[in-house]
Amino acid sequence: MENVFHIFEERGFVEQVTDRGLVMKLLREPTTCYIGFDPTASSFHVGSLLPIMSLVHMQRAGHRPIAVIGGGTGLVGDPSGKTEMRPIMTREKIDENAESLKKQLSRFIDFSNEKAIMVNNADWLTRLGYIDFLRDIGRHFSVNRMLSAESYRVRLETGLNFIEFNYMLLQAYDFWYLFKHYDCRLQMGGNDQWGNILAGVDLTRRLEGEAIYGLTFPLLTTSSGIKMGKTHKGAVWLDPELTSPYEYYQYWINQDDPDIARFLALFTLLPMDDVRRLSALKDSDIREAKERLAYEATCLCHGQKEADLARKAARELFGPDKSVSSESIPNYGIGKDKLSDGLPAYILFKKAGLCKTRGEARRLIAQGGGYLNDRRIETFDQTINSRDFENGFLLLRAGKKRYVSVRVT
RNA sequence: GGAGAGGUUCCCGAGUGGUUAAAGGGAGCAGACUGUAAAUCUGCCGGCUCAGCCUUCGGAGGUUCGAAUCCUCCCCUCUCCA
Repeated sequence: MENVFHIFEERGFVEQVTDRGLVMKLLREPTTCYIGFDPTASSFHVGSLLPIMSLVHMQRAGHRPIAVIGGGTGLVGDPSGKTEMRPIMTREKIDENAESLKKQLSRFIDFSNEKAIMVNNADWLTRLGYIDFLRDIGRHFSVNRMLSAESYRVRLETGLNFIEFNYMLLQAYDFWYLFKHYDCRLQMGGNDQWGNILAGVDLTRRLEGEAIYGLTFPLLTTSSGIKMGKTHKGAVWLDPELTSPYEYYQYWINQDDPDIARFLALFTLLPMDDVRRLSALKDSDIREAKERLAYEATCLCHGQKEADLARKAARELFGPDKSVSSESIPNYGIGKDKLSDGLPAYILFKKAGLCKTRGEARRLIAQGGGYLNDRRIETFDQTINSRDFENGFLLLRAGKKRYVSVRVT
């Protein structure tokens, strides 16, 4: 089998490695690796997809991934990449989140028969005694060196408190602990984790005289320099309850041209030959690549059935022979009684979730961005009543691409 | 603990008694152009029962016809000193 490290390099997963040659050698044999995940929400969002995909590749290559839920470290708050302290979470909330994160992860990797493991670092971190920890672990850390780490240097400007300063030690301890108990020899993570990963490598060498390794992923920003995974509605979640498969598909198909090649490699499992072919498409042919990206990504996250539906809806709504009959787009049900007297358009837009406030809906329509069954709505308070429904539903559109179908219930 | 600086609308950041729902930038939204792309141009960008009204400038009081702007107390952050 091909060395997963080559796959990582070829697909653009690698930002830094502690030792390229040794890591490659390590990955020739089945290896245990780990990535830490924040339990701050009950769902992953697109920002976590890159690490998740890396675990997928690891497992496919016969390695054993460990997903570490940062229940213990979550109680502390990682200062890396943050300008402010993170809210501290309760134990109950973290456990609850961990449970649903595992479920979500199961879509991507197989946890059966310990082919992958999920652990919560609260299990060992919360048991630590302060004095013992200082004496056994703390003495291996040079404050001078810690301060020179990028993640702390930034925070030195804005302020860093002691609890956050300790985060590095805890994550280093995690790595050592996983090495000790699971023979885990590779930690991966976003590039903002580089310092923390190195700390674990160092600690383990000092404590055990053993070499373990680290690899970081590039921090993904879109080509416009913005952090990935945000839309006007907020984060793009992997949970279909929070972000429907249709919206998820739309998120991917709307990516900027220059990002497509990179994303095909990172977020799909298409063979690189296909990726290269799709990436070579120019101008409006890029749409084919975008559609493929959206389809494959939705498939991985929500399954083929949902991906088919999302693609069908997209083709209907945006294709050359536009139709308005699609069923898999977001929909909103409205009572018959509400319609009998008619409803001002802007109120319906708000109710259907296309606008956050009525004021926003007024503005949208006044500016010509409100459509009813694909015809522009002329005035914001235009009355909508049952006559506007065809076969029991009507199609609202905000701007060029946000659709909601409204059904009479 | 002492001395100083500061907390403004999603973010950064101006504003030091009325003309301020608050400059400017970023993000976001819409329109035009397009390929459900980018760039560009234009408009919008606190809420509402929207030509009017209501609520905002760390919190609570106070001065004033009128406060984000002045006073008092409190909370929080940063810098320097211990």
